Amino acid sequence: MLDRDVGLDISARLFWERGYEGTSTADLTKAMGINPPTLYSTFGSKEELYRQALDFSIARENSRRSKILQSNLPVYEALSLYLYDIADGDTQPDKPPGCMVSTAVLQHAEENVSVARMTAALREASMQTLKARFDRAVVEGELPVQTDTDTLARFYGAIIQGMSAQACDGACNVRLKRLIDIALTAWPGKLRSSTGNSD
Amino acid sequence: MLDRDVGLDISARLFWERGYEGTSTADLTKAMGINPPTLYSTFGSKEELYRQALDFSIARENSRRSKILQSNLPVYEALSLYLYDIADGDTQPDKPPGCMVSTAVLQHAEENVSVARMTAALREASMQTLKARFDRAVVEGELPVQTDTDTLARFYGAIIQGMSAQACDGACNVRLKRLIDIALTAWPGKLRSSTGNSD
DNA sequence: ATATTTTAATAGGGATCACTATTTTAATGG
DNA sequence: CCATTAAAATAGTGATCCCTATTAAAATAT
Repeated sequence: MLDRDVGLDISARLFWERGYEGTSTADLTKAMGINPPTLYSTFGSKEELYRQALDFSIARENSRRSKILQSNLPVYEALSLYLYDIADGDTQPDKPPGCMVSTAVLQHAEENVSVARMTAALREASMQTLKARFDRAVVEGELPVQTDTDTLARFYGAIIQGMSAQACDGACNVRLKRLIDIALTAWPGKLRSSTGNSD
Repeated sequence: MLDRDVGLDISARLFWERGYEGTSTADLTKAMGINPPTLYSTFGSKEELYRQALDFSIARENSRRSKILQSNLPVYEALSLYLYDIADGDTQPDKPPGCMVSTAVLQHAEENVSVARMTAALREASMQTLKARFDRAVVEGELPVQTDTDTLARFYGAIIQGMSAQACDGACNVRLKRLIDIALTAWPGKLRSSTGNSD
């Protein structure tokens, strides 16, 4: 018999490493140690399984990250910790590199439009979460009222996506964090040294 | 008969939109108006065709972009124009969104490792080009000698990758350029307004 | 015009794709 | 112990994957 959460965990890992189109149902059933009919009776279809595996994984990470973001830390501190946590997630030694959502299903066959739309919606949601935190910072006087919080969120969203891509290409933890340190110097009103060197 | 360059252009466009794994040889032969044996006699294999289509496309864009970068404009100006040019490339109305290289083959099936490695090498090369320009800026006194040019290049590389991802998700030209404007405020020694709003 | 070479099209090979109908096994109930 | 239900495995669906052997057409040569 198959424990549902164990199956989702195994599936998520496969999808994470190989992408939606790069993972076959044969890969999935083999890794879960089940037969094809069990996959379909338990999860519905490959697309449904992907959806559930993403939800499952996001739920696990989200509690810690949203705790960081929704804490009453100063917004700049919260953002820093948030980004560092993502850099750590991109480079876990026992997990596939990169982020499961940030750089998933960007290019895709016509038949997988719905899967692409779903992952895009997840990315948009996470940027809206970031924007909401920045809006709160405006309300609380931590950011100037005229701040373009939407663009600011999309800027750090781009950093998150870039980190995921570079992690996929083999970048290590400290390299990503050096990159974050530069991105943080773009924070509105931040004074910076003239070097750009974090050492 | 098939003109080689026309075939590469058509292939590049398909790979660009659907990715390597999302594009089948049947898609390619149909779009080029040829039969399968012609594809293999002309290009060798699907992987070889992808390689050649990438080279073909890169060669076309590279002359303009490397001209911007290697000009004797101040490095900050050159970088700005370079990034804007990429934003334009990510959002051409008659072309697929995003960049053909920046966010390609990040996740992949085991059997496509070599394709992934090739695209990763192209990304690394373009970041090295950026780093080389920054190193020149250090030599010419435009950047402090202690500048971490490698991280700076990878930071703007991340911006380029993030822009490509967001373009794939439907972001328009001006949205990407607003994002660039924030990224440019991270330039070493740059003073910024306290707003983050480019209007 | 016939023979030869070159080029293109058809047809198909072996494997794998996502997914199921059917059978077999196992568990439960009387 | 047998009948019935529930679970799991086998086997196989048609479609599509990348790629080629073979046949048909066209171009060149004698």
